[in-house]
Amino acid sequence: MSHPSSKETQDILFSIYNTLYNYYGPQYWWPGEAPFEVMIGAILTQNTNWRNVETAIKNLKEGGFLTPDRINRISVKRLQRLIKPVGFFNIKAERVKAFVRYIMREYLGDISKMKKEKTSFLRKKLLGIKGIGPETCDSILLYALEKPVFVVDAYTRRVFSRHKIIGEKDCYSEIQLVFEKNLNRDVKLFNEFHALIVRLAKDRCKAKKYECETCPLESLL
DNA sequence: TGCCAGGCCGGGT
DNA sequence: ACCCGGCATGGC
Repeated sequence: MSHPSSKETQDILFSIYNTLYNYYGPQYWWPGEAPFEVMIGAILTQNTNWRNVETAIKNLKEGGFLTPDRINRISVKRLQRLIKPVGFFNIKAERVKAFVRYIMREYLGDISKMKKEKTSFLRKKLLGIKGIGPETCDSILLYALEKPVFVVDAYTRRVFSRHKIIGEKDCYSEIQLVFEKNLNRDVKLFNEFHALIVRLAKDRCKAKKYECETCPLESLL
């Protein structure tokens, strides 16, 4: 996208959002209850089916491990066993540990303290943690800390490049800007929009492509 | 059976 | 600056 902000882009994004919302209804994301649970889920779901993440979250919750302090204290080996169902459990255990160390060091495990920080500051800090990339970072900011940042994922690329709103090779920040410059910076809107994109893609994508002719957005093209 | 899932890192060009 | 292999389990 050469011009990040334009009336046409605003109109099409808004009508896509409305079409999806009217078709699928509200998605009630994130499915986690507490912000800390959402954060851990964001790391665990990297390139992983959400179903597997639910199992791992359940393991953690049943063991009473779903607090910054408890995760900080258990051994990496133990953490690996608990999150085993998500796959990549060796690296993910390290990523969760690194993230929780940050929460403990900077906020003594108090998420409400973390929430008071400026978004741009948090974003930089989170991206500096090994294992937290742009999508995980922004998912944490939006779905756990309720900051108005737009989450871009593989589905967003697939759907919106198919509909010619972004280029196939556009980078993360480029895509993110298209949404953030053409929509109201509204947490509820960003929350629902990303969730609806995921819903649409799960519904209509086959084999990493997005080619369904009967998708609810087709009438907008 | 093989392919895919709500990425990210590190090493090689 | 891109490109790619590795990471690993569970479901269809």
